[in-house]
Amino acid sequence: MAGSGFNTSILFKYPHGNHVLQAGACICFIQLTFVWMFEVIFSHIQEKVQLTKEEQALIKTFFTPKKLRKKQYLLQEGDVCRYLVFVEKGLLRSYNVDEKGVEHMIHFAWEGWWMSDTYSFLSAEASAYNIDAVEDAELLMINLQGFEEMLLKVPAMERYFRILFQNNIISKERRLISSITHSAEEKYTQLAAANPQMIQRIPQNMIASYLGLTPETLSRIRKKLSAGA
Amino acid sequence: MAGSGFNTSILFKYPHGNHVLQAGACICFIQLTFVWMFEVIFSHIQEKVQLTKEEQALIKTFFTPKKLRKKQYLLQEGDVCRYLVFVEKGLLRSYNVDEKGVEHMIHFAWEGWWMSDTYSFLSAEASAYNIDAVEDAELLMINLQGFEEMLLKVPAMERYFRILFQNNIISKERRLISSITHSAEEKYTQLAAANPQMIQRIPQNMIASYLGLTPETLSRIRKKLSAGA
DNA sequence: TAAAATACTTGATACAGATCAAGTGTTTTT
DNA sequence: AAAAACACTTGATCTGTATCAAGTATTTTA
Repeated sequence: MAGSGFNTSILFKYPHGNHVLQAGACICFIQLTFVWMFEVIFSHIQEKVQLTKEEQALIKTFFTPKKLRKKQYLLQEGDVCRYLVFVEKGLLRSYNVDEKGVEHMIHFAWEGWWMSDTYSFLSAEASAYNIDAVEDAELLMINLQGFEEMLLKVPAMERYFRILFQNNIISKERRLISSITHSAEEKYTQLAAANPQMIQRIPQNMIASYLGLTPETLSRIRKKLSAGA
Repeated sequence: MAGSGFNTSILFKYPHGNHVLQAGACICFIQLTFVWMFEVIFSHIQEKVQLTKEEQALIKTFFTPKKLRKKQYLLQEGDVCRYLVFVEKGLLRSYNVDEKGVEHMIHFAWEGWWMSDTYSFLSAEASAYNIDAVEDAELLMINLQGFEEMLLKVPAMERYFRILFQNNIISKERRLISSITHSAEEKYTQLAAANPQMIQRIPQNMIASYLGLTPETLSRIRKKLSAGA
């Protein structure tokens, strides 16, 4: 393929994607790239709501693509979280850092997941969190103004986010109850059972932090479990 | 007043409120009671979205009023949570019970708050939670079919619940981080600072459970804090 | 208003998981 | 390819919170 080895990062520097759509019949490499990108997000959205071609075209105009290299920040503590992002590829994490400098993982997001500091994004207040890339990532970003406009102009997206947030509440509640009621070992085995890909993909020290454990404790738990098996 | 001392509980036994509205110009005691009930819920909804008179009238038809005496169950573990409820008056709690018989508080809801097992309500699967009244309560209940129909017929309510769920995510995330990153004492002082009414209104053993502590530990923390002050 | 049940307190002890420390193994950087 | 940085493991010890136990205070029930 002619494009192989080509550094595509320049393709993601446009502030908006809409001009690409205006290219109309011109099926060039740039457009193909963009079409491919939105296929992931639309397939996820359309698991929950129906979208017309017109709505899809409109939705695209609100998003900006962005690439993030491993360890690169999307958001740093003290800044306002200006974007809600959809992960097309790669892996992001959000975390906060306590007075002792210890990181506490809040979330992970890979292909098909959204990432943001919901509070900072919606309130435009400074964030207490950091977001960065655990693996090189390709993102679709929407700002608050775009988000609000999109929800008003496309009622199906209002519905989509209501459903998305509903599911988020359910999973957060489970994590919270697990964190309050279970032992370290139970928390780990439950996470491993419910979300095996997370264990495979995310470094162990981050899993430990996500569960509210020290890396040493998780290491010992894993040793004990593998000995028992 | 002629009605004082009158047991009004019979007023709440109608399965739906709509026939009352159909009474039209007949301003009777029942209708006044119902109008009063919905004032609380509408004032809360209209803090977030605008509703026309017609929309309000339609919304009312989806809700059933219900009274609950202290200690009475709204939901028991193993049953499907058939209703999303709005608390007009009183105090509800949701909790689960572990293998050892220990209760773990998940939520509290008083005037102006919603209560449900979101997962069970939406999926119609058996609930792992219990919901009961900590104080005598007056509720407005909506079932899943009504909820879905209401959101489709009144887009403002779709929007309202998206915003409600958004805020819920933010507060759950905070509680989760607090539970993972802070000591017992920090958790308590933060809750007391953020939500003083909760400390005043809810029994101490339930607050302890809500924070993932034993009643003994919370008692000792409070003693220590009052000594320091 | 007495009795029973429940909520809260205080003390002694136990233990899960944290911390501190020092190692090995594995990436990343140069 | 060497060096540095980072991730993981293992051991020894410490500590915050749970547990067990027995009391007092308060609320509920009869």
